[in-house]
Amino acid sequence: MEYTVQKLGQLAGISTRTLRYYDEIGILKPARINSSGYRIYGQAEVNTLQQILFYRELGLSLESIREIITDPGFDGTRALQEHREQLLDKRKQLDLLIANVEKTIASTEGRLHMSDQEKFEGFKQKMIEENEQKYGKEIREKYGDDAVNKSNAKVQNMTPEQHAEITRLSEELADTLAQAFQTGDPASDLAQKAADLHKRWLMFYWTDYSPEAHAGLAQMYVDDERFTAHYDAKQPGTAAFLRDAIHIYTGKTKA
Amino acid sequence: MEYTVQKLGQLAGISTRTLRYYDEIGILKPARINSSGYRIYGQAEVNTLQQILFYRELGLSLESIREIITDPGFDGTRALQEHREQLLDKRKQLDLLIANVEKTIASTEGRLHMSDQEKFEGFKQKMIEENEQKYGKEIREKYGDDAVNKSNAKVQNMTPEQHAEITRLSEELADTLAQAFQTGDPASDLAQKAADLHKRWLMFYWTDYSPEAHAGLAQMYVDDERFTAHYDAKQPGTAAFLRDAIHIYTGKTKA
DNA sequence: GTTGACCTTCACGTTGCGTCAAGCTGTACC
DNA sequence: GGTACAGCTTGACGCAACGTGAAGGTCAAC
Repeated sequence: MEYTVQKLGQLAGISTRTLRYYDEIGILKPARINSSGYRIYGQAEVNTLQQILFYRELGLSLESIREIITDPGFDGTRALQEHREQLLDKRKQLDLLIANVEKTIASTEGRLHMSDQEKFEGFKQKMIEENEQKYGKEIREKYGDDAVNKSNAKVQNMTPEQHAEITRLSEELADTLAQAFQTGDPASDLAQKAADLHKRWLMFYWTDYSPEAHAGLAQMYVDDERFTAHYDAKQPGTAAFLRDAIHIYTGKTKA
Repeated sequence: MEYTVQKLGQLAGISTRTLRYYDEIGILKPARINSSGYRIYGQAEVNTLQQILFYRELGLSLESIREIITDPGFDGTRALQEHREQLLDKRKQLDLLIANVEKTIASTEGRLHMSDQEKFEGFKQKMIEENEQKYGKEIREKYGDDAVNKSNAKVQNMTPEQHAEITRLSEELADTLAQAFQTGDPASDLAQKAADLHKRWLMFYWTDYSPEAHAGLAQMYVDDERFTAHYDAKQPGTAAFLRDAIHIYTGKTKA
């Protein structure tokens, strides 16, 4: 497949000016120039552009990007692996910021006090990470290990109290769900309470909760007989009922 | 607490030049100027700066930020709520990009074909979101519904082929896991293959995959008797074995 | 053959600062 | 009291990564 500037721009979601600029600074030259002087891009350029956008997303300057991708020792496959890791890092930074904004909300509600230092925690972390991308990986290895340790700590270092709480939640969910099922209405208060209990139960296991994943799991309960069997054990249809309740709860109702 | 330019800069992780520039364009004026002409910032300015950095993080221009925070109707508490939502949106975009890079890796390994369009999926989504932040919420409501539709479509609109694939994956997982269990080594190739099959199976249900959530789910299989029962049905200890394999697979090994 | 969407090359404008330069201020130590 | 030195001030120019015309050639369609 061959592309002109506009075609490629639309494909990648960038302007034609950007493509011309990338040609000008020698970061992405077209495969060839046709007889009327038009820039024509081919398959290789599509792939290079994708790489460029990955690097750009990570905040590198175009100058740095050019050095990297024009390096004869450049290994595209390894670069992709690194993109993946750095994007995951970026997500962790985002999580820090989200934690910050949530703490700030709590502090405006008077539920918590924040020091001036804490108010900028996610931002400073971000700058550290950006420096890191410029100056190497030594620090990352340190932070990477920490992240893993934290993730493990969540489940491995569960206190007996927490474990008791999980069991309690699990039992309360079963009771509530059975009662709600009698009403037949997945939007009812009882059913919504069941969905909420299910979420709270889940959050003991997941470090990253999202409504989508929650809704996905609920659907899984219905689609996979291994889980349907459990929920439907006492009352057939319970798995589907729970799914509907959760879909309403998470706002992912059917069209 | 009172701050000079450098003190505040260090606190927030920005340069003194930036603070002077923010004063110049009227986005963050110091609380007062002391007798020698020094800028002195107080508590209110610390909080405003935090807000500014949140907006900046979301990609708004300083001009837009000024309009927002100097608006007499500006509600700091509501702004925080919106920050939270938009940061969560941003995380979803990141997840798209991560999915993209993972797909790209798979395609270089020949495990998958990617259309040129797919190669830019996460990027384009990002541009849409950025436009949205500039031009208001009407579009969001449209796209928000789309996102929900997409999420639903993922499971609701599964083709028969996909459903067959799920069943196949599920069976292959059961077989592989049983074989791997014989080796006794969760790090073995077979066990790791089982973990990978499990991931692929999961990805049919989850719109947001993360190693953490995967590891969490694995732990859940062990901690919750409802799921342990299923996996241990043929061979007791299988659930724990699968958890260990997944923890190694996701890189969340024990300390 | 002419409309209209595409392409080209200048070339200047914009944002959000970085980076001197030249000079005043504040404290600390001799 | 002198002087060193870090920290503050106001210009003012520089820079990256494009946006935004202007002026003109190209191409498929009607």
